[in-house]
Amino acid sequence: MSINYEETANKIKLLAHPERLRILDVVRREPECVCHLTSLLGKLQPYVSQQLSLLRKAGIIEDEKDGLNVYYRLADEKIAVWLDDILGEAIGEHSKISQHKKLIACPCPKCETETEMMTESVFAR
Amino acid sequence: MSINYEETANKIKLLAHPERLRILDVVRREPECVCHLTSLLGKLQPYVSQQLSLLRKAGIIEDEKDGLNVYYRLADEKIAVWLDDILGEAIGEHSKISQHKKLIACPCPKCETETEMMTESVFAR
DNA sequence: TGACAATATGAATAAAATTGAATATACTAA
DNA sequence: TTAGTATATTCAATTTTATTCATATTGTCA
Repeated sequence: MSINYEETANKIKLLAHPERLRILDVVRREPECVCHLTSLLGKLQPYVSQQLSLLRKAGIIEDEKDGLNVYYRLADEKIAVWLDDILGEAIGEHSKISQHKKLIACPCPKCETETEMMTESVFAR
Repeated sequence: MSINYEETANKIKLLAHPERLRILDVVRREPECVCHLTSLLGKLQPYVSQQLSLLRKAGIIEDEKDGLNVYYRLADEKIAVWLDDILGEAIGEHSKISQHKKLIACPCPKCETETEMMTESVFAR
């Protein structure tokens, strides 16, 4: 039962990146599509897809296709606990996320639905 | 209370390294001197000092000088918890450590003393 | 089918981390 | 003081990682 430091370090390495951390901080709350994450991060779409690809290949996140959109979520509960340790508990911050959803310009169906439900006055489209 | 992803990533980055992880896995159990860590890692002393320097400057470990020797330990309990999450609990593996101590060729006073009798740590107060 | 929209991949370059080697510093003892 | 031992620092070469951009793929709908 000895520790493989090499392997452990490689796993952590993927989390040691600001944009990837931010992606994980979002998708640990609920699955989000690429266009949504792109808007949130303020980066170009290919860049975001690359980070997602790294996380996906490492088994940290999973993707689920829905038509044109691809939604990403955490691959398992162990990673959620990991993120809780690193970023703090994710519970109780959903309102903050919802606010984000209103602010960003994301054309995905999920966002449109949520925007209709939650925002009436401030941001008309 | 929003998260600084940049800062968080930089902290994690230091842990995402096999030799540094190994150093931390040793010193989280009890303080060890540089010559001891050098023997354990099987690397050159300047290399080990470099890694220690990085960890020290980031506030992850602390040093305490005792004559010629410099002993390193974790800087605070929060980091110990962090390492427990990453490497597993450190409890109950002291015998393994002691064994290591006999096997490696470390000339520091602490090692010499410990092979004779299990004495208290340098940091004991 | 063709056009379009969302996402993915690959290649080139820029930036940063890793490492080894030479050398410097600090402490002790004679 | 000088010699010897433990540790630290600096620098340059190499390797790895980050980032951008152009382009490819995939799914939808008229």
